[in-house]
Amino acid sequence: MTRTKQSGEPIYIVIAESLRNQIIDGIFNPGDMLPSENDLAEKFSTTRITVRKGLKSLESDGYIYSRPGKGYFVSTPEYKSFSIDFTEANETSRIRKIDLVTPNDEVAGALHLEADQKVLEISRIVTKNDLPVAYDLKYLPYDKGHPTIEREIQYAVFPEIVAAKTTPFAFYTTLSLTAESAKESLARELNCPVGVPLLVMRRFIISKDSFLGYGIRYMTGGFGPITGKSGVFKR
Amino acid sequence: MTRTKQSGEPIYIVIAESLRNQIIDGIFNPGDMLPSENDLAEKFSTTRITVRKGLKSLESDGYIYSRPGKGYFVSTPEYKSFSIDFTEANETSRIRKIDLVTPNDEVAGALHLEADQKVLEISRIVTKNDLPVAYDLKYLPYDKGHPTIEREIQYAVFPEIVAAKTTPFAFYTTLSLTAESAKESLARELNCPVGVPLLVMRRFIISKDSFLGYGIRYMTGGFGPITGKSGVFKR
DNA sequence: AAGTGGTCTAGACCACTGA
DNA sequence: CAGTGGTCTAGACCACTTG
Repeated sequence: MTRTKQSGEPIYIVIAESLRNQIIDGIFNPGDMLPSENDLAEKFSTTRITVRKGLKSLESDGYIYSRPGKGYFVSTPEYKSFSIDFTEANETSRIRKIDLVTPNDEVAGALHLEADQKVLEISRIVTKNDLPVAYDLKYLPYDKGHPTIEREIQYAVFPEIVAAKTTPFAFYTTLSLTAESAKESLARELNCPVGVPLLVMRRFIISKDSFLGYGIRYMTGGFGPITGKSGVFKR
Repeated sequence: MTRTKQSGEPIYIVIAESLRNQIIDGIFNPGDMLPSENDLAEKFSTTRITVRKGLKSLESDGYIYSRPGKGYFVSTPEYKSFSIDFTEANETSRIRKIDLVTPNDEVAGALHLEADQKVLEISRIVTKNDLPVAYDLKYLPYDKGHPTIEREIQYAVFPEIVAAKTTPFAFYTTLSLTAESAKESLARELNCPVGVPLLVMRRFIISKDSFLGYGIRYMTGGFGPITGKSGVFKR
């Protein structure tokens, strides 16, 4: 008795596209209620479950939301969330130094360290076209029980370094961006004039119960901008 | 005959949490195949559809992916995607000037304008504790057919300004961040020394077929950092 | 051929919202 | 109260991957 829907697009996608287009074209506007699941099931000659699949895909894309007992409504889009991609994976860089150091206040605070605890400092110069474009510092709490293997460090990029100490889904990272001017020591490393404006990125690697890593990166104009994209849009 | 599952958590969430915990604890690792839908249905005394709901929620959270004909696999997490929140909605600011101007090359290029087309320039000073912390410039193509209402402009924030010209789901925005030093004209507006490093944010508002707006914002250290968060983590 | 995920049907009961 | 979305059952056929 099954109505074998065999043509190209799955019904639930047809439903989702139909509604999405009506939202983009302004036929349904933010706050408007959509037809109920039962109405849509009848209109598209299918069942509630298939209709729901379509609605849920629109919901997860941010176009609509549902209120139990009431219905589905068009979202008021938020333009405040941007997603930016940043990875060290495809960079060329060279290790400048690896050292066990006593952390300064910034690093000690970032990693929530005890008073006399030491940290591993990894400094690197990132290059583009053989010119230095970023100076990168990473700090890892020095753990006597699990001494870090320097071979690994040389080839790993940031989050992956600490992933070895835990499972890969047990931590997250944060990022903060500021503009600062190049101090003399930085200018020397980056081969640029003192006072040049640098884009500074600070990153934390955090697991449920501890601070696994802290990174500071100073980027010259040659590094290029950090770019992102916002929001709800048909890709 | 229905086995009335009436206790608190829905079965599909129990299934998802169970698998998620096994992934976080490293019992299942990236690349590992999970039990099949049928196996899980049997193990949790439910049906494939309920199992699928749980698996799909893990999939949309980035923990796993599915390959038709093969099975479900634990993802290799990506740490390169950060989400940052940025909105002008809660800022205090004052309009500095609104003008119809001939765009310079940067603006004309950003908005893909014809040679002699004019743009509306809105400049604003953002303040914190009565001190200027950002200088904000917005450019909107001047459209003779739909002259912009200045009253609206004074109170709207960026994406919402152009939303009036189209439907709210028909456009997206991009963002780019750099560090630049304060030129003299900027230093005057921001009441800061010439040469101070500024965080510069450029934004584009883009619809399917046209460029609706361009914004440049120069932020002093007083504005604070731009912050973000990455990745897959149990919220 | 056997197993997998992807889609779909035709029902069901529940908790919730609003008139 | 009737209508809504949330959850769930017990089947089905399909295309795909692997042996």
